[in-house]
Amino acid sequence: MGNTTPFTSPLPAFVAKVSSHCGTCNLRDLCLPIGLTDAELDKLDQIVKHRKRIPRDGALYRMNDPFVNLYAIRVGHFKTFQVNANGAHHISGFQMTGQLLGMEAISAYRHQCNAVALEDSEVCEVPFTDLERLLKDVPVMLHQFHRMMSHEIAQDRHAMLQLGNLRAEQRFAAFLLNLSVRYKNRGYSATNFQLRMSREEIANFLGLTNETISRLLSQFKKIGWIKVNNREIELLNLLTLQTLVEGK
Amino acid sequence: MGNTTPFTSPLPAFVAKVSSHCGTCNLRDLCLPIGLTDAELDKLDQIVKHRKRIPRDGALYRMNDPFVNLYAIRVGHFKTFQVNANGAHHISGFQMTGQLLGMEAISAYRHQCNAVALEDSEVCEVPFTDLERLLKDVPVMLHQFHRMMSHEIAQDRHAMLQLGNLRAEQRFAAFLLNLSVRYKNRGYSATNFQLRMSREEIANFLGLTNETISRLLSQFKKIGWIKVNNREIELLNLLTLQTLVEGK
DNA sequence: CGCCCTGTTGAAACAGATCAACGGAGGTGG
DNA sequence: CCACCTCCGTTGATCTGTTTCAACAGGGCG
Repeated sequence: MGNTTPFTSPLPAFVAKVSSHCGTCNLRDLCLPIGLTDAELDKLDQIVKHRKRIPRDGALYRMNDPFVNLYAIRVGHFKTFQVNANGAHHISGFQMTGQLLGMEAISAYRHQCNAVALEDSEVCEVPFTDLERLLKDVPVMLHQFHRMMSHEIAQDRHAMLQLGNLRAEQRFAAFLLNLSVRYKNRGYSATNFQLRMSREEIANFLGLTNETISRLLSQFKKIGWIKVNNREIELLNLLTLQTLVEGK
Repeated sequence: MGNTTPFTSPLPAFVAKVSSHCGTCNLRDLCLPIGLTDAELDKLDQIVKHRKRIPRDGALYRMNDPFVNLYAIRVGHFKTFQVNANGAHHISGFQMTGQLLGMEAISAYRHQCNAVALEDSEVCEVPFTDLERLLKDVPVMLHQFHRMMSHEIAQDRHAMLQLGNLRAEQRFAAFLLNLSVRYKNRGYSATNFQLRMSREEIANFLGLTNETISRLLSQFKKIGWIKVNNREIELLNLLTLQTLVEGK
């Protein structure tokens, strides 16, 4: 996933800390580094009034909900998943602080998936019509927004590549490395972190079964590539994992 | 794929015919139905000057090419694919008339995949900086553009769902139905069409092998769900195929 | 304490990959 | 125009990774 990403992700800027200002939302943080005036930043603050708390297992939105807001994650983790005709559901991604949720809904004016909190979380509501109005007056913000949507597309393509090409152990290694990069980008450890999702959820996301994930964790642990304790993970050898993902 | 899509795709409008005007590009077609003034349409024409012909197997762009243009397909079919460290490549999608190529590159200012023509094709170059400048002056066009990017995201998610969840025969049925819907949206037959790609390419896209695709074609033909003659396909029972995709 | 949910591990079954052989279509050159 | 070649597609036999089924362990919580 975010392994060899040769490009500057728009996300790091997104999570830059703003200490001085009462910034209501990390959307503001995104926009700070791109040279906005105070007036423009204030406008941004004005449209992003609501903070919303979502408890663990709570739904931020559901499939087919009418599309009104985008949501920027302030704290916590989410999963997005789709439910098909026979009730089976598939997790399309795990989102963390600084990510923008709901972009898939702009097209059809309805949400195309469910977004559920993996832990007690908090988001900023961004009314999309207001945002679009604001964007057209601030070209640099408009551009940044396009980059974020584009980044989402690029990410999804990368995930598809892995679902289609890799064997179970490679997928799982890629999954761990992806989390690693994302935590690193957010200023956390790249090697020690907690899985916020169950084995079952990981398996579902990767198109595998929870048994397979469990076996892989045991196997990786035995080989000495990782330490595992419940959901506590330590990656002992990022390079080897990377090699596994890339190698045939 | 586009099976139960309960939403209005932004694409049909895209391919609406414009008979009266010398519209240089189908991008203009997209924008006609959304109530633009002649002046605004002219502006659009101005930024979309170049038509470009791409021969069969020719590359429209390659991974890591600097991002300058988006490309709207006028005629023909393309595939987009990524190449990983060990040289393996994975097809992330097949594109046809009216689709916009290159949106994955906005984020990192470089193309994240290769786009290659499956047959002699023609595209319109849309310089992105010009487009963005134009968009900010025409809110309705801006909105339409956001819908297109969003649609791309929604599509990719749907494809991921299928890669992760479905068995081989279901994936392949979904693939056929997806083509069916897309041709129908473009005013062609939903049941008779030509596969523009090889078995190998289909297999690669679906995360299977060409042998499996071949077997599935034979099997579907034997059951009486389809007729096949080389790349000529006739879907004899859309509903059954749909049931297969949905059914467990 | 006992229940339920999550995670682990083993053994058997199966879907799809791999290996291999062959047929046919289309293009090229004699 | 035919012979040849190559690429693409088909089909069969075998092999393997992953799923499925099943049993059990541990932790959290009422």
